[in-house]
Amino acid sequence: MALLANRVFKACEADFFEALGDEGYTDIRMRHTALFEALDEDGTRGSVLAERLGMTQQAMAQLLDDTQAAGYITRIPDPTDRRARVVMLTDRGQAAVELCYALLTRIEREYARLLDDGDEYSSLKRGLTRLLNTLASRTETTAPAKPDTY
Amino acid sequence: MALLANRVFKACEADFFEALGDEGYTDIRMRHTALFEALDEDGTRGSVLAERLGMTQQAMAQLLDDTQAAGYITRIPDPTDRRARVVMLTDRGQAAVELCYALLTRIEREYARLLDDGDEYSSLKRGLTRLLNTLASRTETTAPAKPDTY
DNA sequence: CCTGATAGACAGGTAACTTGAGTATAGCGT
DNA sequence: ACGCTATACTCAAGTTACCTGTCTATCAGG
Repeated sequence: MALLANRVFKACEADFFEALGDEGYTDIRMRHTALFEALDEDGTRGSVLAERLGMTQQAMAQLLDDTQAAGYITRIPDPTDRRARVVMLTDRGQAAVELCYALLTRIEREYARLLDDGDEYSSLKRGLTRLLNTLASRTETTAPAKPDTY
Repeated sequence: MALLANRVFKACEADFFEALGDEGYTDIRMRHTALFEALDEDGTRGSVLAERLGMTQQAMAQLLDDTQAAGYITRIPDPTDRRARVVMLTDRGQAAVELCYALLTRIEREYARLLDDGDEYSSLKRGLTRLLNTLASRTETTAPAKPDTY
């Protein structure tokens, strides 16, 4: 099952990159999408983002450096804590986020169409979400993962 | 959806590693499992394996080197073609394959149990398989992916 | 104000790939 | 039988997306 899920992910990833390339974005990867999804409107700290995406602060710092260099985000000093900076989307970043959503929605719709127009697809999605939530609450009883838009 | 699938994969991967570690195998990764699954009983060429797993010959050669160094496979010259070698499982490899199957089956059963004892899980699996097959046959009309045991 | 926690920076390492280029062998058309 | 192209594999180097370990600056509690 896990390998199946991985292959589906890879297939979708490939489609996504292709679509992004067609739109002229060659510097966005899946991880940027995950990052975009984790950002708050009013600025988010690197350490918070790292925790949300389940990676180390260092890996997140690298991802943020990369994303900043590409012009999608800026990091401004946190007025409430001089150690910290908060991540904000630039206009370019905002546009990219919207494009990513649009493309992923399109891909998702295509997949749903391939799978008999919807029903099976949405139950597939529900199943994955439920499985994840259950797995997450196996050990620790944290807040359940919000149903993923993508 | 893709991100969901990826998270499910990662979760399962983590469970699998943990179980393998408990059994004393610290040198097996998910890719070895995929490799094990792709092997024929009577020996398989690297190029064939690379194609089956959708990677380059070079990446497969590296994976095979690694797996051979760990003692799970041997490569013997192909008597029918002096350019080629064929990959065979060692006894240790055979044992590892069987353990992997057993552990993945156990994990799968646990997941199925978490998801209301079966029905939802198997429909999830069917959905993923169907989606993959449909995606694969979008462009080229090749043989459909066999339903994945894991 | 000292102490320990936290935010982040800097350096180096690893896994699992990739592309590019090269060698040995196979097998086909002429 | 000979040359040409395709195939099986190898070697070298680069990339992505992480990791651990160590460091400094800052914050917050007793």
